[in-house]
Amino acid sequence: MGAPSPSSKHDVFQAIADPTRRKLLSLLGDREMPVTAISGHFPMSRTAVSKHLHILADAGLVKERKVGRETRYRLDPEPLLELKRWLSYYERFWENKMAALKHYVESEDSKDTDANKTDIQ
Amino acid sequence: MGAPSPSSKHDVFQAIADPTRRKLLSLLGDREMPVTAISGHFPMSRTAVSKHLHILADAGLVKERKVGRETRYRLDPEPLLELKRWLSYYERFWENKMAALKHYVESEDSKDTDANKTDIQ
DNA sequence: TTGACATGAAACCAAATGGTGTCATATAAT
DNA sequence: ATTATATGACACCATTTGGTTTCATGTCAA
Repeated sequence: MGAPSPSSKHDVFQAIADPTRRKLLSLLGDREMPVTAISGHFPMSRTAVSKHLHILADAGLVKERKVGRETRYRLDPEPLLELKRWLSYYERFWENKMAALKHYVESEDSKDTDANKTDIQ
Repeated sequence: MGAPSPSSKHDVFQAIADPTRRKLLSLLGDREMPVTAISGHFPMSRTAVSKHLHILADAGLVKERKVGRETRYRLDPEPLLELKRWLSYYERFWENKMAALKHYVESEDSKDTDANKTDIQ
């Protein structure tokens, strides 16, 4: 029953690039919703919203479920883990930056002690 | 000293959407590099790489520094904090999902104890 | 000063993106 | 049976995107 294969031509990074799609995600986090109800929250056509939903589904960020004549969508946060993993790689960098900044601030008194080395900007 | 105002027309989400730009970020994390050296790592023209660098700079993800006739770029991870903050909002969702999954797995023996409530897909 | 190098800027192009409106179809309600 | 609702599938369009090549300019080296 596991996901057959991603095969998506849309990745998470591209999926969340659009502000409308990010808003969709936050909307669908709380509750499952059918397309028409969803599109009521956006200043664009239902068709446009539907296309965004398909892109999100393609990236695995939402799941769809047919209920009678409507298709209900809801958030699947799982692919965000990839983003989290990607981001975590950069944590050491901003930790470094914070450390450099801290060092800079703390050496306020001894200003001219090879300050250029810190290389903040 | 603080950034006067972003005024960037490119936000972080859009900046990291492109795989080339993500590769650029990882390349510039380690060391500051001039454009030509950078573009040697990519199967496209120097001009194309330069445009990607401008987009990253516009999003605040890289800083440029003129040194003689060359422009050196390096990573500035700071804007990634916005991404981290955005992501953190969704942590509760995948924690929920994991909890549901855990509950599902643990109730393997007592299978028919209102299983539908968990709503796993 | 003459030439080589590093880069940015501009003009251009194909494809992707984000929208629109119309139509067909499946389901629900009268 | 007929009508209304919910949606997907299309065809279409303007703008953005990601790439190209060419040219101008500033800097370093001989």
